[in-house]
Amino acid sequence: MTPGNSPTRTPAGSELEELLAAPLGLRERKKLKTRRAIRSAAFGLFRDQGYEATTVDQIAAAADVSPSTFFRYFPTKEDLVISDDYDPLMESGLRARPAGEPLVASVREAMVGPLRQILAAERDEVLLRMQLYREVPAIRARALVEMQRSSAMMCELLAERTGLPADGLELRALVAAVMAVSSETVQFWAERGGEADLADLLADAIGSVGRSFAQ
Amino acid sequence: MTPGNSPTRTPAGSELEELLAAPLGLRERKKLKTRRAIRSAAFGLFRDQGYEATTVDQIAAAADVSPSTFFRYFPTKEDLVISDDYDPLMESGLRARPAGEPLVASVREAMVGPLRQILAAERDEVLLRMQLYREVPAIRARALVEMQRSSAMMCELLAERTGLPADGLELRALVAAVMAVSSETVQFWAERGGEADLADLLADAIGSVGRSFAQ
DNA sequence: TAGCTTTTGAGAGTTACTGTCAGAAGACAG
DNA sequence: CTGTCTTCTGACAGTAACTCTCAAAAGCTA
Repeated sequence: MTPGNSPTRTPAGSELEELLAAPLGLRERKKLKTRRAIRSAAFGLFRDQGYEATTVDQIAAAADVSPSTFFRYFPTKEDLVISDDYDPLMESGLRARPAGEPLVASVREAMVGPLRQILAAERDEVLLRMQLYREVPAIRARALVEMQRSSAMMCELLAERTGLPADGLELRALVAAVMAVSSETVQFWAERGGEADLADLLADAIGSVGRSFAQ
Repeated sequence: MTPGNSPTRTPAGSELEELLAAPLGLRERKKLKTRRAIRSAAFGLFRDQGYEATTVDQIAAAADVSPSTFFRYFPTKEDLVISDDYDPLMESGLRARPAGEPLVASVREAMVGPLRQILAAERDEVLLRMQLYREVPAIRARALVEMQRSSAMMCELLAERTGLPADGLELRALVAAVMAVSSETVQFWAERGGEADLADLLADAIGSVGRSFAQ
């Protein structure tokens, strides 16, 4: 899911929310429209020519904005694909877990909840992103770095909850492992066209890794 | 350790080996010398000015070669930092493990062995690399991608050994988890100046993750 | 020494990105 | 609805990492 940072968040929150969030000024509405125009022009071109063969100038032209404007909306070409609002969802999901619950279960559930939500709303887009993730090294690289960011955030949260040090090896290793397994699971799921139930898959994967580690 | 691919391997094998491998022609010796000159010029500049503030032109000038030549030796600036010969070592290490051994133990030992070797020979360089890994996003991104390559290789090996499918979720999740924990451990170790015993640290981390997953 | 192959440097071109600036276009007060 | 104030936009110039091509230089081989 390329757990990642949020976009150049204009006021705050996800595009979806903002669209539904009623009466924005004309300026804000235009910005949102431009953002969507750029992104959809880009994805169209990516589909037709591939990611790397598509230049920012082409995207800008297709979206009817200047290249400067492109970079005002997306700091890098990668951000077109990367930016999502997964992190804050995961954070609140994790905060909502009951206190006594085993760590791995908390993390797993905190990830599955938002994942379901996003999949319900934008399944096809997620699949497309995962395809780009698979095929474009630059995207993969960027997504992995963003995943590390998410991991650090999660360590902080779990540190609060458990009293363990956020930069200690124990938490860091745990979070890194869960994130790695999750990311691999989502990738696996996407490779198979997104047919299976992601939550089940993740539970299986974590269970199986647990058994191997315990040996 | 940025488990990664090998450099633009001139004939074959590591720089170290090649240096000791006796009577190369003048051409080969010069190439090796150039390669080392470029890398050491680069690391000098990185130390003084930082990675991103150092341009390829500067490196080329400092190493007394043309920019074109730089790119002949290192396809990207990142490759200066990334390329090592860890993968083949790990591969043969893994092949050498006894048949009945639990998977995680095999993988752990296969990683620790070469790690020790490399640390004994180039501890300072490893620490410097890890510092760049921490501080430079481009390096981190690249190293993470290379780690995925190593993971895929490892899946293949373990598939041979176990009969499980190399692209199945079970193996992939397991390998991803072990790699993530290992990478986090090496990072942790490097952050603390490389004082602790890496093998112990790794065993602890894997043990602790195993306990959390088992709950 | 002569001829073949590899390596090198020069130079021109592409692309992602950065920074600056003037003008256009919403927002807002009176 | 007019003038002012703020924000958004496009044009332009610049940088740095690559890529490609080609001719000269240097090592190799007979």
